[in-house]
Amino acid sequence: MKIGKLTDYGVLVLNHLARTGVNLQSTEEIATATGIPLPTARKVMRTLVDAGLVLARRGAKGGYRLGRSPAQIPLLAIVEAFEGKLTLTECSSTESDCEITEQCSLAGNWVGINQVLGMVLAGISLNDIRHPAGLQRLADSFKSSNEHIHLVSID
Amino acid sequence: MKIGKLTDYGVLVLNHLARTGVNLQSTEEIATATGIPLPTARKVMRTLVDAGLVLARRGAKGGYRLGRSPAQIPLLAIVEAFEGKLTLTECSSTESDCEITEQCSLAGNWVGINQVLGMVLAGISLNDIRHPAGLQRLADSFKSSNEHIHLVSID
DNA sequence: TGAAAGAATACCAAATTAGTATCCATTCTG
DNA sequence: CAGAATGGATACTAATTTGGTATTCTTTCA
Ligand code: SF4
Ligand code: SF4
Repeated sequence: MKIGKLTDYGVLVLNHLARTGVNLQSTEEIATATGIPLPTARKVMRTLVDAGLVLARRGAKGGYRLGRSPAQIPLLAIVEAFEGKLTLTECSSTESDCEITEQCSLAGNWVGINQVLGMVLAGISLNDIRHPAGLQRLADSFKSSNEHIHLVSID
Repeated sequence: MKIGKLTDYGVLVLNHLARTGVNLQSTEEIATATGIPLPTARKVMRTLVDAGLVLARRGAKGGYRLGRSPAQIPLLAIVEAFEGKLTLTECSSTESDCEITEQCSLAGNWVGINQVLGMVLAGISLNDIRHPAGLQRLADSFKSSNEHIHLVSID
């Protein structure tokens, strides 16, 4: 129930790019600004570009910049860029790495939970991550909707 | 962004105990019923007992049964029993395993996200896991509250 | 008192992840 | 056009975590 360090680094980088705006940032600039070791930073950038979250310009005077506004980058996209589709368990449809999938009575019951988790992460934007104040209000809004949740839970 | 297999096994066991009710189940019964290898099942039971989620009776004719009603066992409790307090990143207050915590500008910004995630998992009970129908309604309720979330996100 | 359980500890093997190094392809600049 | 500055791609290694197993002790019932 953690995100990988690379994912975390990804957020770090996106945060930096959000600050620097349209000015292209080289891998080295990013590495020193964030504290991420240079070779690792390369790998991170690769992933972010592949996911379309940042744009790259190659050649001399090249570098990276955000692909969209920070408000339009959901945490879900960042996580899934680094770790693949969000699934808490192994029994994710086709590729069932789980040995006991056959025997398991609640193999399919996780899809709903994955969906809920996904919606939550989709509702958190890079901006929310950067501005703790907004996050606090987000947390509060959930607290109130918790009553709703418990109503739904049947016994 | 996955739960460990042991955690998953924990849910499996709890599900089984929810079915068998007050009848004490031995480790071997649990292992065969769930498909979990016997030695591993022992470890799982240990964790569940330590967390207070199941009660153990030792000696001959001993075994395990649920400690509380399935509706009162939140997924959050199960996860935290196996994986410790829910934190997406390493910078969890005191024990900062992260090398660049000093330099990191958003080290503290994750607490809010962890809280939100925790609330969500706290709102999902063992019953919700066992009954997919209820889960679907849960997902729907979130979909509607998503508007609210986006309103909060500032740009 | 002995058999049937769970408790505790320690250990090993496998998988995943983080991190590094190296070489190639592109673009700007003069 | 040449060369320097950059990102792209690939492959490898090391560290950590996780899953899984074995062994021995303690408790309880019949
Ligand atoms: S099949 Fe059952 S045991 Fe295997 S991963 Fe899915 S839920 Fe967990
Ligand atoms: S300190 Fe910054 S980099 Fe280190 S774990 Fe926390 S968020 Fe990630």
